[in-house]
Parts: sequence; structure tokens; C-alpha cells
Amino acid sequence: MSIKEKTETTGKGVSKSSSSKLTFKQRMMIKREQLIIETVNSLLATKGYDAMTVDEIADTVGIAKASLYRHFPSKEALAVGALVDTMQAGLDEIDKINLQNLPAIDKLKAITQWAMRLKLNQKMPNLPSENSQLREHLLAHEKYTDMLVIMSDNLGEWIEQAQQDGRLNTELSPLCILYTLYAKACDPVLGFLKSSGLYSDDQIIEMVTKAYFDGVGKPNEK
Amino acid sequence: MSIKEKTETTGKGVSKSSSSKLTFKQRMMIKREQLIIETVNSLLATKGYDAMTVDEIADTVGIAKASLYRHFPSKEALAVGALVDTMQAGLDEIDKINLQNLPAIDKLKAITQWAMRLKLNQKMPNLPSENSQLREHLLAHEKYTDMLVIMSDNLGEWIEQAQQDGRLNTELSPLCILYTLYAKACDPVLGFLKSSGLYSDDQIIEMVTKAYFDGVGKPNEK
DNA sequence: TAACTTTTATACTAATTAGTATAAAATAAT
DNA sequence: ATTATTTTATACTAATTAGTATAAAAGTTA
Repeated sequence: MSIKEKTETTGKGVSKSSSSKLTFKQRMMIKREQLIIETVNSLLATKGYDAMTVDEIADTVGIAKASLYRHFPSKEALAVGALVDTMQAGLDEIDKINLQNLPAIDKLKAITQWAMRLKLNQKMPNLPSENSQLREHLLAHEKYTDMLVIMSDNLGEWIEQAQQDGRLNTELSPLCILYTLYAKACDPVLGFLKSSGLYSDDQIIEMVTKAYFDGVGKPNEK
Repeated sequence: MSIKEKTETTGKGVSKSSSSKLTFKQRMMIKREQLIIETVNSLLATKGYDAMTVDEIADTVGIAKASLYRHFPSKEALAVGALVDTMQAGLDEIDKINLQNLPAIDKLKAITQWAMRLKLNQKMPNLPSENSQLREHLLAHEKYTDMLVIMSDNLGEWIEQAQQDGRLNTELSPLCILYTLYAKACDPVLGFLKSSGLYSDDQIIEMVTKAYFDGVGKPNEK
């Protein structure tokens, strides 16, 4: 079954699912909301939540701050909206990958690389730091936690399948593999390698994928 | 005050190197400065630079804010001091490891595990986010960059030696391995695994070390 | 055109926080 | 004991910033 089933948008804007009959104004509303989310995502990716200001978001989007607050009631709501949006994009990607009939290990590689490319393109919002207000808010946000559970279930199935296929190290618990996989989405190595100027994005993704799945050590001796 | 007694430490306190003849006051000064640095490191590890406030540091240390500012001239100087201290601890550990006659691969594992244990104990300060003021300040701080170069040179030697020994994947550039190694020091996976409550610190370190060096994938098929 | 709605620019508030000033209290030195 | 120094508590400042109020401008609809 499909994961995606949208009702409300992230903000308090117009519902996308209600019907295909949308007034011009409503479509503008949605369009602008998407633009806001993209902007917030980019700012979260480059500066992080604390350093990002609401005035900056408004300026970057090109609308007045008051208009911004007509879409989202608070800075936190903006950030949560952006994170939910990225999560939804991840779920969509998982659906897409599930349509292809790939071995589980290749599905895992595909979603890992998708996330790493997002990070390289500065579209992957930084996780809020462990002790932050935002993190609590996020974990109190039902929609987000629901999505997180769905994603983890799906990835968990892939991981267990890949282990049964003998393609994933069975000495590592599925939980450990799941967490390390999530961590690839915010791996600072990607940015460091990029800023070295020595490699293309594709090369970076290939290198880091190899390091992750094959390990940095050689399997020569034990 | 008598000028000749005081030179400089990380803050503007007492020099540690001048001589073994230190007055009681001077030793108190050093002791307190160490306590401050530890506190800042702990706060940087748990909350990050932005969320950490100077009042909080003073309260945690148990001294007045004005006294804090007699040791360090600014919040940034406090953070830089903490990061330099951690860097020095890393260099010391490298020296210690170099005294043992281990294969290069084992030296790499040792320093990686040392860093991971620091992180698990909430003693490893979070890297400042890419676009932050602090990062610029840090890279303008000669002592810090010097230490970073020394550390990278040393780790780089280990990495190349381990590759020559056939114990590190030669398909990965030394730079890539260096960066992924640094990344282990701030790997969020450690905290996630810890908060799952399923594993001891030792188990976590063993798992993540295995995942890093051996890879999550099995070397069965290519 | 006229009535209505939305957006904008601007200015405000309230809260937070880095850093400073100061006088009283505590500590050390002579 | 007296003098000098340091620490502390407190209150202040200046800057930043989330969020709001408002009136003018722009846009929409009838």
C-alpha cells in the first residue's frame, strides 16, 4: 500500500486533498507555502534552527513577515513544517524504490544515496541538537512521529530482509544498522569532502557509500 | 597586582609552563580554569554553543559571572578554550598510543574508540555548525589550527601506513578515511544507541567500531 | 466605480542574553 | 588590626529577535 495520504498541509493553509477544484487564490497559497518550506529547509540545512531568523526567512522568500505568519503560527511550526516535508519526501522515495523489484540491499543503498544527495545539495535540514526545544516539539508532533515510525518500519523490513539474504552483516543488530543509516542523512563528511574541491558529488556519494557498506578496513585478516 | 607573576593560559589566567613554583592563588586559578573548561565542554556536548548561556556556565561552575570574565574575555573565548582543551587531550592520547608499538590499524581503532567514549560520556563538544560565527573564530585561532594540522598529519601517517599494511581499504582516499574518522567523534548514532537503553557503553563502542571498519554490508558477493 | 480582502512596510513589545559597572562581602597579606 | 585584593550579588546596557499592531498600498470581486 502507498504510504502517502495527505490531508492538511504543514501550515494552516489550504488542504491539497479535498478536491481538484481549487480557486486561483488557493493554488497561490499552496505554491507560496511550498516556497516557504523550501526556503526554511535550505536555511535549516545551512545555518541550523537557532541561527535562522524569521525575518531572514521572510526576506528570502520575498514576502512580508506578517504574511509568513498567516501560513505558520510560529518559528517552530515553520521548522516542523520543513522537517515533515522532508520526511514526506523520504517516504515518497521509499514508495518509489519499493515499486522496483530490487534486492533489499540495493533498496537500502538507494535510499541512503538519495538522502546523501539531498544533504550534498543543502536540502537536508540539520537535526535539532539533542537538548533543544525544537526536538521536544517535534516528538510531540503526531504527524511527524507517525511518519518516523512508518519510515523506520519500512527500513527495518529492508534491513531484516537483507540480513536474511546474507547481504548485511548479521553481527550488527538491525537497530544499529537503522541508526547508522539515518546518520548518513546528516553526515558531515559529505560537506567536508565537497569543500575540499577534489571530488564531484557523484564521486563523494560513491566513496561514502563504499565506506559505509564495505567498511574502511580491508577484510584481509581478522 | 604583580605583573611578573602572570602571563597567559587559554584564558587570561596563570601560565602553566613557567615554573613549578606556583603560589596558592595561582594554583587555585588553574584549578578553577580547568573546572570552567570542563563545564563548558559538557555544556557544548549536551546543548551546543547557541543554546549554552554564559549565566548558565557561571551557575554550573558555581562562581559569579564577573569572575568568569576574569578568566575568559568572551563567550567565544570560552568555547574556543574548551575546544582547544579537547584537541589537546586528543593529541596527548595520540602520543600515548604512539608509545605502544601497535600496527597502524590498531592505533586508528584506539583513537577512534577514545573519541567515541568521550562522546558517549558527553565530554565531546559538538562541532559548530557550518555557517556559524564560532567556526570562523575557531579557524582564525592559530593555536587551534596548528593542533588540527598536527593531529591530521599524525592520523594521516597512520592511515597511509595501514593502507600499506593492507589493513585499510585502498580504494578510499586517505582524505576520505580521515574525515570519516573525525566524524566518529561526533556520531549521533552513539547517543541514539545509548538512549535506546539496550546496550552498555562498551557494547556500543564495539558495534560502531565494527560497523565503521568492517562495514554494515557482508563481503559475500560483489 | 465601489466594497472588500490581502499584502506590505513599519514600528512596536517583550523576552532573552552577552557583557559591564558597582558596591558590599569575603579573603588574603602585611 | 589594617590594608589591599578578589569575589559576589545585583542591576544595568545594548543588541538581537519572535511575534504583533496598524495603516497604507495593492489586488480582487461585484
